[in-house]
Amino acid sequence: MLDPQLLRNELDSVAARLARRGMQLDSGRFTALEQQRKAVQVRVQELQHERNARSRDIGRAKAQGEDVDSLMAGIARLGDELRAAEAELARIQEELSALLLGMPNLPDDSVPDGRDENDNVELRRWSEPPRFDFEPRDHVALGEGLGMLDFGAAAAVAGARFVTLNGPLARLQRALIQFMLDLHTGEHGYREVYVPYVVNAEALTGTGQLPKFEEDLFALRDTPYYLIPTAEVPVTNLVRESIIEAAALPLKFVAHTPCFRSEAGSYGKDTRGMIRQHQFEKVELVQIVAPDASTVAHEELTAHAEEVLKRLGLPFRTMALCAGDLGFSARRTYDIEVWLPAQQCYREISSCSNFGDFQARRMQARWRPGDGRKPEPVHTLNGSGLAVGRTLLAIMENFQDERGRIHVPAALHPYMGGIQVIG
RNA sequence: GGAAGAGUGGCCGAGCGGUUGAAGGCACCGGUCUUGAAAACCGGCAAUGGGCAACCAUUCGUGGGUUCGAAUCCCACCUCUUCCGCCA
Repeated sequence: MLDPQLLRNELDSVAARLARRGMQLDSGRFTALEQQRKAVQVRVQELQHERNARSRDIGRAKAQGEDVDSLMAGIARLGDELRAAEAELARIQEELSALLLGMPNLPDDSVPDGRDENDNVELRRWSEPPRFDFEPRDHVALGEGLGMLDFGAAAAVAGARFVTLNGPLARLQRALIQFMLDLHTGEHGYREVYVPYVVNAEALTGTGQLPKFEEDLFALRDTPYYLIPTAEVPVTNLVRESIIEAAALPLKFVAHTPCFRSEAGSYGKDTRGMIRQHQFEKVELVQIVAPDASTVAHEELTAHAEEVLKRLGLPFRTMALCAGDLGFSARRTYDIEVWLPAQQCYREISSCSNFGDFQARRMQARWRPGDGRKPEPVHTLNGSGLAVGRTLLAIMENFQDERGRIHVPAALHPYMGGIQVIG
């Protein structure tokens, strides 16, 4: 959520910054609502003040044993008036809140201009795409050839966009999860957390998935619950409605969870293979930091995600998203894209974002800056470290041989029980 | 699922329906004293919203209700504790 004060005081500048991401701010509606809110709120508070004062007088008079009939006169009308004004205020605030919750974050000044993914800016590349002296197969052909990847079986128990893995390929996915968690906890200073895979609407509102993107989620029928689309939701919300002492920051969390996405609106996109699934595994990095530390933390977190690819030996490039391609809650985002030989292109495998105080404001997550200052919103960041399913298929495609076998990267050997080649 | 009890400020813990945003203690911050520290004493110490400010309003698990007035009474829900049942 944007700072309401900023919206009141610098509406034009906010509108200009939102325009960079292609969002048209309805300034007139906001200003009108704000004016109403102010007038009605002042009225409510005046009425409350009068009621409180009169009630106190009655109490005092009663304590003295005086007659209170004259004091009681006229107070009933005050009550009616107050009730009406309060209802009006609640209505306005609800509308204002809906408007505010529907507004995306402001892009950071450093974010490049642009409309969509074609305007993203490449920051760096690591390693070279592998050369094959045969036609590389895609992960579907490889996995099915090995008899370890089965979309048909998944379709039978669930439907489209699900997969089953078995044998060494299933183990390879587990090895990846273990490897990533060990790297981030052991060398990057993250604390491993285990969290619910089912969350309520408040948590989803906190991180920005609700109220705008409900159709992207799986809701559990007849309950107030949703399946998590990313560990970002339960992990970031760990600090909701709390005030963190300065000495406790930064908080760095890593979690492995499955993720569930309805993928509404992506019909016909990435229909083959494991690129886009309703259910996939992800290791997520989350940081809660003091505001002046978030820019540096964003670079660090991105480097932590890149390190996974380096250790695995997978070629990648890192992109700075342009203003028009930024997600709803992000102030600034880097996408890490891994090379996929079968598609002959780089595909997103991690998205690392600085949310500034946007999520913190929605979650009421604050810190105490010290020296007598009031609590302020923290800054939150997260990034995939990495998307496990996509990492798995990148390994399959990049480390295949002409016989359709998969060579396990050395970094994963400790987790594979002696298996170095699958197939 | 059944029964009983409990939810008050960073923590502990008072609180007959009427100047209670809330006693007292701990913790913390400032000061006095001290060579220094401790102790003692004095003072300060919640959040949110509105306002330039004085100040005002809201908040005692959450949401309703009763009342001129609710932390205090009523209802529902949530969470925790203990016991019983059931299940992993």
